[in-house]
Amino acid sequence: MSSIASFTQQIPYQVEHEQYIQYPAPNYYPQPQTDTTFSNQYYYNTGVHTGYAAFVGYDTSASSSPESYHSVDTPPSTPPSSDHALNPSIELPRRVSRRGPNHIPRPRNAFMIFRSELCASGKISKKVEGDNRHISITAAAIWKAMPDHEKQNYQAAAEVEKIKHRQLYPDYRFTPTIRTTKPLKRKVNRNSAKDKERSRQVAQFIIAGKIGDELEEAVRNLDEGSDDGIQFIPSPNPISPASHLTSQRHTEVRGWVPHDGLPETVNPQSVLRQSPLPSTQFPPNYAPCLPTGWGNHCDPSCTVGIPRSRSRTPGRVRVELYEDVVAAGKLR
DNA sequence: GGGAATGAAAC
DNA sequence: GTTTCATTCCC
Repeated sequence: MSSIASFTQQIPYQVEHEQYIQYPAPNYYPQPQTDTTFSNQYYYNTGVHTGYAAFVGYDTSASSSPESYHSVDTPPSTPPSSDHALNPSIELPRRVSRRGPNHIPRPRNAFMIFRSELCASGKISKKVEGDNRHISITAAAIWKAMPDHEKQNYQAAAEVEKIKHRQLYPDYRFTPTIRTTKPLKRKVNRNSAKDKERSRQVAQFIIAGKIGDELEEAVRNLDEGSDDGIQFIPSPNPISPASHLTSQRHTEVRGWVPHDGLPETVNPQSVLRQSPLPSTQFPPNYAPCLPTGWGNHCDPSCTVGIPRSRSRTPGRVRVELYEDVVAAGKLR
């Protein structure tokens, strides 16, 4: 599986295995206090010294007992007074749950850990994307394209986090409250299909190994419409993949097929060459291949982009792993 | 279907 | 000052 290794080594979000073994980082979960020095407390980003409400906000100076962790939302009876400078090794969480200093957050799942790492890595600078909604979209696109064996690292990290959480708070039970009011829908900026497509394109850049200035330049070109002569227009009517395809192991990418060619007549390699995705994204032993029946599922209405220079109708290209296609006897 | 992280932005 | 958004996955 050296091909997969070479593939993943290009991916900047990959973290060395050792880091997963050590995950979560020391002091991520502050130990329950045994005195009132609040040595493991954190500052809230507003400057309010509350402690990391959930994992951090344990306060034995208060009368709360372990079995009440999940339901006690009252602040500690003694105001925290220590300084983070006393514990310089402790990471400062950026927020404290609004549910109160004694609220215990849930352990993160694999995707959440990945997303957190992606943000913390600084790979996505403010110039690339500063909106967390779109960072989420980018993270999701990278996540979906991530090889299973690499996801397993994050799944293992999530399992460790869950175990640590259970050790710290054995009586914790996730008790979601059913809200009685529907969330107020807000009119937000940058919420069009074009904006979301941009976020997915940023993901493709990152998957392709672009980082730092190179990534910023690629995104800048994308925003200026000079990336491969492609500019993005909103998809008026996105289609869902056919059900028999969604169950398959695949990587979905955006591609551009010739305007005058039926999808089933298109050479996948040709499609990839026309696509904005660098061919280096695909490991040597993996050849893109259109699945049988692709033509029946290529809906012209699934328009995500259009090249400026030539008359080509954009479409979606579903790329399967070569070995999967061979195994399924679908190679043509 | 809430909530885990994130923080700008809409309330 | 408070809550929504965008995502995946666990409970």
